[in-house]
Amino acid sequence: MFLKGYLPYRLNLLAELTSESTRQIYRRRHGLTRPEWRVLVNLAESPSLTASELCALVPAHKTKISRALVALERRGWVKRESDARDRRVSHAALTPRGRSAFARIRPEMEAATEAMLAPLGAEDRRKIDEGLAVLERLFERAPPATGPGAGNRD
Amino acid sequence: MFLKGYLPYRLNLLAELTSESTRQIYRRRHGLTRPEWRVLVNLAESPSLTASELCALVPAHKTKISRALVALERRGWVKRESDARDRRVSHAALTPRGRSAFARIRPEMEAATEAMLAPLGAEDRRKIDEGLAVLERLFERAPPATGPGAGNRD
DNA sequence: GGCTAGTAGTTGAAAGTGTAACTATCAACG
DNA sequence: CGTTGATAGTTACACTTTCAACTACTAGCC
Repeated sequence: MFLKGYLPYRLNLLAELTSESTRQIYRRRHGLTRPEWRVLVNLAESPSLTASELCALVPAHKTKISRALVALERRGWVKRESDARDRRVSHAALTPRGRSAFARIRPEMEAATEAMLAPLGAEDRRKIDEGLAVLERLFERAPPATGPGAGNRD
Repeated sequence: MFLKGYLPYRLNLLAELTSESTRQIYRRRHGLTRPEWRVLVNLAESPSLTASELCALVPAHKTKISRALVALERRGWVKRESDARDRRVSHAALTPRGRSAFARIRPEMEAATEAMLAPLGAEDRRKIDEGLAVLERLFERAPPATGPGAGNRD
């Protein structure tokens, strides 16, 4: 079978399988889309970020980031303030409610991931990490001409 | 950073990066969606398949399969015949045109994948395969309660 | 036969995504 | 200043995906 050994197929399938249980958490339990969840994570790790910075960090296309920020702002989890020097940019930061939401969701996500990997021993985990690290290095070296919609270029 | 070491995130990101160049081929060059492409591949490897069988093989939710089959049929690449014994099921098969389309696209896909992996030596490739194989075994053992929308259950 | 329950596949509406404009702003150069 | 070209972010529209019915059919049971 052609597809079975085909790397992009294998990765897509495994990505879906491993994301399934965690997706239930941010989606069903907390009503977040994946871009919203990722924006939340990144904002939790920074005092504030611009949309462009989020584009690079998430990574995601700027329309996804824009819509995720609108949704999180509407929910009261994010506050934006426009930059004093450059009024095109605005800085997004989590509100206290956003911060506490993240503190609530994050452990659920980690628990779900750990539950999924529970059957694996240290050696298996090392193999997974090593394999993925090879690919990650590959894409660092050969910088994505245009990432997965990661760019901000038009 | 929380996300950086987070397995579903890493897999999703790598899946997107590795799929980027091949996606251009089936999408831009040949006007196929991903489900259409996968249905095409699976039909190319079987004399005929029902929608349910495709759901399990692709794997994908039955609405994706249904729509992919409609599109491929409209394009003249797939022919469907309803089963004589059970008139709910119909058997899809590639037409000669579908077969030759696949024969045209497949090598392009393989070349793009190989080009992407070109910088990697045998040892690195083995590591990737080993890591992914660990995960694949994990999900074989713990069969996806409901796959990535793979099911046909309602 | 005629219920009932279940399966194969399709359809419709809502949500999410991708692409391409578009607005607003800045910076550089005349 | 004011024009030109770039950048930050939003909006509009078409397309894809998801979810929940829905149709058509089969099978078991009385």
